[in-house]
Amino acid sequence: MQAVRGLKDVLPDESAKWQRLEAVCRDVFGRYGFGEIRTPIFEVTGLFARGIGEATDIVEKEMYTFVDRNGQSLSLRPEGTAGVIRAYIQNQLQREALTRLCYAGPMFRHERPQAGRQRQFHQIGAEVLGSASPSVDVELITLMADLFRELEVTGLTLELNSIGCPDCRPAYGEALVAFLDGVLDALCENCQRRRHGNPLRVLDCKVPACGEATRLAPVITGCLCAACADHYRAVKDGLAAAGVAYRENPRMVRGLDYYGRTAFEWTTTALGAQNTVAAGGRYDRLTEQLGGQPRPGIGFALGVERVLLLMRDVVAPAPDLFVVMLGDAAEARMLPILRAARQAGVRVDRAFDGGGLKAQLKRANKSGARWCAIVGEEELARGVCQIKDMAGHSQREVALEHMVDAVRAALSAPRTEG
RNA sequence: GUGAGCGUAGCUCAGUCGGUAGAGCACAGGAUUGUGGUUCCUGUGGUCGCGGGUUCGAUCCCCGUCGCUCACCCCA
Repeated sequence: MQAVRGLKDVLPDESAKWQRLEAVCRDVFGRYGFGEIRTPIFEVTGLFARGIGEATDIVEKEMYTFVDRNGQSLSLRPEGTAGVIRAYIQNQLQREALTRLCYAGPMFRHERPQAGRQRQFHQIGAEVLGSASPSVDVELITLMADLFRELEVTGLTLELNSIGCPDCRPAYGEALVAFLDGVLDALCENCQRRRHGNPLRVLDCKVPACGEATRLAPVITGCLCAACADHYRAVKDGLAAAGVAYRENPRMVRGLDYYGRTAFEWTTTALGAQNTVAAGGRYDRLTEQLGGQPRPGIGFALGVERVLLLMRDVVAPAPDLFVVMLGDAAEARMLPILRAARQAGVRVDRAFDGGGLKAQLKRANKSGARWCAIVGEEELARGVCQIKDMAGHSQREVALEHMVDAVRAALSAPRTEG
């Protein structure tokens, strides 16, 4: 038996890193006033079709869709926003002027696994609903910058764009298609096909010839309506004021249909073909599309596995104390003390399968514990234990009833040099 | 979904021009009786991914399959 293709186990050695990422996110989200929302891992299929877009690859061929026992089509969530918005509407959260929600959890897409790409992957994301102010965009992007700063993830580029609104995008689309028709022969096969289905994608094609051919193509930011242009200007000014560096990328395209106006992407060159670490954008029409009252919104998601690849390793904490017990009588005497130590917050480990002093000390050494307590027959008879500094070799005798306090005191003392 | 490369001990890998395999690390035990880490010795551990074919004989060649990796595609 083995795990399903594209799904991975996270083992204890790695989960320390996961926990650090999650802890930093929790902390930063809290400082920015976000509350966590936990939505189900699957939803009615139609929710994603309506939210993400019928014609997107995600909905067309990447969802894990199944029919449940009463004939309803359900899908494992391929992204987080649709479910969050559904919950926002269903629970009447739009009564509040502004709602800030964050979430974390697994997402599912049936893609070919690759570096930084799995079939079950994890996202941590956030949504702000109820305000169309560009200041919200600025604050959300600033939050992300702080997140990466605290995670010590460097080398990222923030790419920024405005992809317009239903008022200005159609005109741009026409202008672009007209241009593409003029250079059609110079485009790769893929792009000739894309010219019809998804002309925007032609602009970020990786084939050099296509880049060359579309060098002079019209860009969206040149065709924005006044309102969108003002919004974009305000976002850029705000980011500059907040001290967040960005690079304008008028060719950036978002994959999901619901985005409009502000779009952004944090990219890296360290992850092979999967260069997007986090991305998001504004979606002012999504609540309506999903049957709720109109409320502007903006959100982002970061790919947990991708961020993890960029973080330095985190080592799981070793035990504070390893207790070596020789014989059943010693163990019986020590059990309440072990428990008391743990209740007092000390990380305690021990050997379970006996062995002599040497064997147990080997385990103590391997556990990485800083302190070791030895209780053999002699100590037991006198009601004491030897407390040994595993790095410094020194050892001293302590009465059993004072052991927990002695260990706690030792733990807060400066480390001796080995 | 398409293409390429790769699957040998828990891990990293070597190897056999076809005669059923080895190293390092890890793990276990030992080097005078109750003191770990370094060193030395010994030991456990592999249906050579799985299935089929060719062959006297396959881990090695061929086909299929599963998995991994990378790229395309797509995206976080």
